[in-house]
Amino acid sequence: MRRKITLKQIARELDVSISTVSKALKNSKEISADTIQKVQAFAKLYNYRPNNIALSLKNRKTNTIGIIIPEIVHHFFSKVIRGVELVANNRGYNVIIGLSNESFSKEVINMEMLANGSIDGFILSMSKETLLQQDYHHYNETMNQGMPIVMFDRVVSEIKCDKVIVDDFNGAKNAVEKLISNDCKHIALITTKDYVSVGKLRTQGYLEALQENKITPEAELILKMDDTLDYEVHLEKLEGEIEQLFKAHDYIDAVFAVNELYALSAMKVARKMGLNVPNDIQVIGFTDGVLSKHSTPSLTTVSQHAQLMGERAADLLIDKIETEFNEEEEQFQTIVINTELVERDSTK
Amino acid sequence: MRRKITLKQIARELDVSISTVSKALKNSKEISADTIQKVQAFAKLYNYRPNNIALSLKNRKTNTIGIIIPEIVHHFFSKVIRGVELVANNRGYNVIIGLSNESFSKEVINMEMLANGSIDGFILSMSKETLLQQDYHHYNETMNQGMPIVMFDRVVSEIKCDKVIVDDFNGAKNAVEKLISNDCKHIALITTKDYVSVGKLRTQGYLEALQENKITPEAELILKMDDTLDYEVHLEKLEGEIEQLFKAHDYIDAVFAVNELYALSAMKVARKMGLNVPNDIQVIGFTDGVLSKHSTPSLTTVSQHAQLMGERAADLLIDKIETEFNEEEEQFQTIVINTELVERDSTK
DNA sequence: TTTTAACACGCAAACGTTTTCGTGACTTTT
DNA sequence: AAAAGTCACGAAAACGTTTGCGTGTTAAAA
Repeated sequence: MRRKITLKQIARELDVSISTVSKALKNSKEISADTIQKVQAFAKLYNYRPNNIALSLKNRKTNTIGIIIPEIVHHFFSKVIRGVELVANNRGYNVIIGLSNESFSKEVINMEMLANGSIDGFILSMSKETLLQQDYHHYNETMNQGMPIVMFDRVVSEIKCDKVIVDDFNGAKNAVEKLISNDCKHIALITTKDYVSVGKLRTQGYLEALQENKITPEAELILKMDDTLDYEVHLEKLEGEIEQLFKAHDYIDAVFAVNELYALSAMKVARKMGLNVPNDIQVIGFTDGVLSKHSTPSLTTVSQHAQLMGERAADLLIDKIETEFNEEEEQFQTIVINTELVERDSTK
Repeated sequence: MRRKITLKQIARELDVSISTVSKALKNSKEISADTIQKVQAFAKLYNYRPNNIALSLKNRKTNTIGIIIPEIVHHFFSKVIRGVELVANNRGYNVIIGLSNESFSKEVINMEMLANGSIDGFILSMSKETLLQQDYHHYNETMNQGMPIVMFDRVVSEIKCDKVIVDDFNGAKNAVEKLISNDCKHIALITTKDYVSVGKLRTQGYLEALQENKITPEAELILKMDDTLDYEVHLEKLEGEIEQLFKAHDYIDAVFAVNELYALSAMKVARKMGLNVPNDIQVIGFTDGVLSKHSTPSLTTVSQHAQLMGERAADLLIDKIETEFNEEEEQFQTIVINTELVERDSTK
């Protein structure tokens, strides 16, 4: 149960100086072949590994990136993490996670915990509460201290940093166009309130698709859910509202939903009302989730390529970390990930 | 774009020594009220925060725990992480993740990356490959260097460390008993090959329940899947085998599956064959997953309380980290989490 | 007025590295 | 034999903290 061995201990044991040990381990030609051999043998025997913390302090670089997300029990976010971790590991970085749980204060606390030297940069997606309060001071303070930030998915134009987003607008537009080309005339939209940037963009894509096809959008076919509620409550309320929508407008022949749960709920309500999916009503969701694939019928979705987003975000961040900071010439990029329509059985 | 401010800079700016600044910030009574006021005002103005890395080095303590899991895009594991993160944060720790991707070598590499000073202890679940190879040297080496380990879910008795497991045996037994009390006489089992410890235990629970109820287990009703295959391939093969099973033994009136996907596949095949769930055949799965709740019919499951497992594991680890090491009197505990049968529509 | 005590602060070591520079002991050159 | 050069190594600083101890100054006690 001995502690990890250090240079100092090797030095004492072998009766040389710390510097000699350090150099010998690096095969420095300042050191004689004899000494090198001796030191390396000893180090191997005791399984010497340089202490990361000491290295971090010396180099002022931790080789660790922090990722802050609203929730981890969520396919989208866990896929993003997987992407981040993949790239990070390949490039010699560790990943440390913080969960904001959709709360502004937890987001701030988490960022402060990590910003004090623990990491070299952030990858994050904003919590709903932050989005709602529109208080971005913590991001700017962090960046002012030289800590780079890459935001993904839930972004906001007020913050100047690198971003990775999905093409929500065109993803939605393509999905709706698909429904239109499948002869749907009355396409309902189930979306979130507008403060969620992605919901807003998807709504715009929906509208654009309709207009380009000379279909007049009907306000009554658009259901805007308040998703700040508790999950369970939310679900029941959701189904009730969808049912009302369907009953009040029985000519609805398709639904486009901005997330998985909304789409599934729509299918569930339809089934309950005796409607056949996709014959009576077609459904498309916007998600990378696993439910879509295993639902009955399986759900046609707009895939967001979550893992790819994570990979790109990690590359962007690490590039920024490793590039020499060229003064005021700071340029931020926004990478847009294309969506992909995955056709399954909920559309014709 | 200034760097984070340090004690040294404050000291220089205020023309006092570094120690004075450090003490002043801690309200040491060695320092005059004047100086304290001056220093604290300055520190606040420049938003001084002690550098974590320097603290870690000095204290030989990082206040960070490492968690290594086989896969993150998985409800069970992400829930565990959530539990770990919750407790860790409350107790002032960060969480750093490593994904083994079910590979032995990635597990080893990840552990080595973190063991060199980056963290104070590990929480981990073994990869399938490690389980298969039965090579545990990296765990023992890590523990020999004074780094505590808590294992969860997939554990193995050969390794002496703290563990958090779910009561797989009784969870399975209760589920099968439920089926029996629902008048099922011919209960099939879909499980994994025995090298996965949890699969083995669940199989034993199944057998025990049958025997206690004077039902003779039929070897032919037990399907042991090789789950080392690729996901997609696996799924198709799985469905094929289940279909064969059902066709060869049309008297099967219930299925107990050791995970979510197996249970869902069973329901899917049943539906395809025109069997009604739960009237013709009842199904129970062993999972904390999200699919169960949203499948049609919704699936009765044995819940594993994944988040609770994470919380317990984190508490166990942090307790160990923070307790003074009392020599050779090291005691390891194993916490057993009780399962819970969540009844839904796939059983009567 | 001398001794003692309190006060307010600075020095230096330590955590574990890396790296620059210096230096003593040889060896080679002239 | 003196000058120059090579070799092999060590000392020390630096990264940013914390903290025990030493010390100079002033105020109180004798």
